[in-house]
Amino acid sequence: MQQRNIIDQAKLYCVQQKERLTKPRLEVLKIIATSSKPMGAYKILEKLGKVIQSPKPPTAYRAIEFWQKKGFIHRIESLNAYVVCQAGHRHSGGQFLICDDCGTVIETHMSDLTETVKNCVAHNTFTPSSWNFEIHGLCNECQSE
Amino acid sequence: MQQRNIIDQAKLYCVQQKERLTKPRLEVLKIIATSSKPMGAYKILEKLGKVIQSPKPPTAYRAIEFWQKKGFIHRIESLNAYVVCQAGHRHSGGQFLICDDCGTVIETHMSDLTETVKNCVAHNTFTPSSWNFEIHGLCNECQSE
DNA sequence: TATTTACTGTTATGTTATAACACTTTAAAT
DNA sequence: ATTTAAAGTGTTATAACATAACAGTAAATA
Repeated sequence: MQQRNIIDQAKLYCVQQKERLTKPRLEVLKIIATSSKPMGAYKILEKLGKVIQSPKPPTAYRAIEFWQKKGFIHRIESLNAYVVCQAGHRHSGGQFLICDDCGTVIETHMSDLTETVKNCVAHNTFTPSSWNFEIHGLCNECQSE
Repeated sequence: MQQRNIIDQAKLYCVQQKERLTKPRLEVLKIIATSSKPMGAYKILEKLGKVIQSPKPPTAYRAIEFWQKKGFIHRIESLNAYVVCQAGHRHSGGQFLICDDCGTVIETHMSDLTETVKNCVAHNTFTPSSWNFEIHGLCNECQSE
């Protein structure tokens, strides 16, 4: 299972990097990893309330920030929501296909995108550190309905 | 002047498309067009207060939404802020270079990006309607400091 | 074991955005 | 020209998203 995998990866990562895998962190990652759709912070907080005694917003946000920095989850800016990384590796840029009908998010890999970015920033003399590419539209299933 | 231009363009557009160029709409566009940096909605609202009697959030948001839909301004998702369109034409996808130091936003044009998107969505069987590409980093000026 | 560092819990508040409804202006239909 | 419909505004209230600040706790380290 994919969800199981990411948790194991996270555990391994924390051991190796000597990061602390606290209860709020573990539970928040589980919650996000279990969802097939992007989840808002307050929805995460609500779910967190089932395993932790009346948690407050900072508890959720801190864990979210932690995993985001480590590359395990991504923030979908146009939805104010979070998804587990589907790429399975650390990366400085994310590309997402967001279905406006069913809400599913597919994390994609564009082989020539990095080159595209390089050309673009060279032309504009800009030094990129990270990027976020969100493509809205309809997924195959919703399109064919 | 660029700011002057966009206002004239907007006026022409409204006449041609039979859209109503009301005072909130005109003033909000002026405010955004005059700024060299992305501006948040409440900052826009504050500025709007200098030409309209104590405006409320919906007044600003409605005007912002109007111009955004028409392609005259863009929302920078990662900043919750708005910039005037620097492309001078209607387009379904935006690409932005965002300097994390000085805050300047450059709207770019990537000739091969559309092709990149096409390839990507073909592979994922996804039908795109719009996209937003935000690249964070350092602009030339801030880089060389 | 003492000290430092990182993390958590909690209170409070800041920031961004929208729902709902009464009223006004403009455009269109008669 | 007057009525009617549609689009826009003003206003109140509140929803939704996010963080500052500080006291207390757990873990790492010296």
